[in-house]
Amino acid sequence: MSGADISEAESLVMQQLWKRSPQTAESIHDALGPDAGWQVATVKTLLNRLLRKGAVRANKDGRRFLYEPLLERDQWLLQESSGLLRRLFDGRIAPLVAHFSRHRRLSARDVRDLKRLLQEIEDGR
Amino acid sequence: MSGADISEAESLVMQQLWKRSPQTAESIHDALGPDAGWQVATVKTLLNRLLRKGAVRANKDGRRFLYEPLLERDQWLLQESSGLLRRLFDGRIAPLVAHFSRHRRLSARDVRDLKRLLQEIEDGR
DNA sequence: CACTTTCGTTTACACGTGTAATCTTCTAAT
DNA sequence: ATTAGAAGATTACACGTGTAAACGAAAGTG
Repeated sequence: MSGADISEAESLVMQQLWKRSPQTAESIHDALGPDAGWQVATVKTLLNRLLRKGAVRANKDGRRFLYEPLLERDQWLLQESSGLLRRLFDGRIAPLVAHFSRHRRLSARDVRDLKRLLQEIEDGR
Repeated sequence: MSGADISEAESLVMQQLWKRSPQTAESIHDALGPDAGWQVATVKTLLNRLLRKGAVRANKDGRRFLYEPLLERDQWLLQESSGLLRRLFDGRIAPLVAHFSRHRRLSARDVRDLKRLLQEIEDGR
């Protein structure tokens, strides 16, 4: 549940929790690595905001907190992507694919994957 | 061109300009209708921000300005959607479709459209 | 010409976000 | 017990965004 949505930076933290949980702020920071370029303090801020938004839960473990996701990854994916489809493509998915195709953004692999997918759907999923 | 990206509200103004251009602030406001619930002043603010971002151009027509898009709709669509794909689905499109399928978000029409599309691609477009 | 209407320009202001630093409070070690 | 180090909590702060209102200039009206 939890209706409020999550910012870009917050979602990077969630990604780590979805990969592995529960985790401490420290370990999330490490998992993000220097690629993110964040201080631990930043990760903590984000975690607190996620707490307020009800997207994660924290359990005290000694002196530390262990965080785990409440918001489900699948739900988030769906929210984000159907939001985009609604805003840009009239809520439908085919126009998106068509757009990519028209702009040569579909690789051979994409096409292959899509074909297989449709086949599976046809076969009753 | 113009790298800076456009906010949600700004994009609604752009949508109108992409539909019809050039247009005055006033006519954009009317076209948006009460659905948007914006004052004309708000539309003007957004237009000015779009100007600063280089997404639109304005030509004086008597006492008014006529605005027209510089940023192309196709480019914007591509930016937005490949951004999302990158952030959520490893940059590939098939996983997005798969996700929708798994969550029963593909209508019969979607499936039909996708199949036709793939057929067209196969036939060398 | 003075006044009103109409545009555009400038200024406003709260809220979310990115990105921490600092303060506070425990716990652990000497 | 005192003190240092670690973890969380509080505070900060600039920038973008949504959403205008206020101000100023120009043009039309009487």
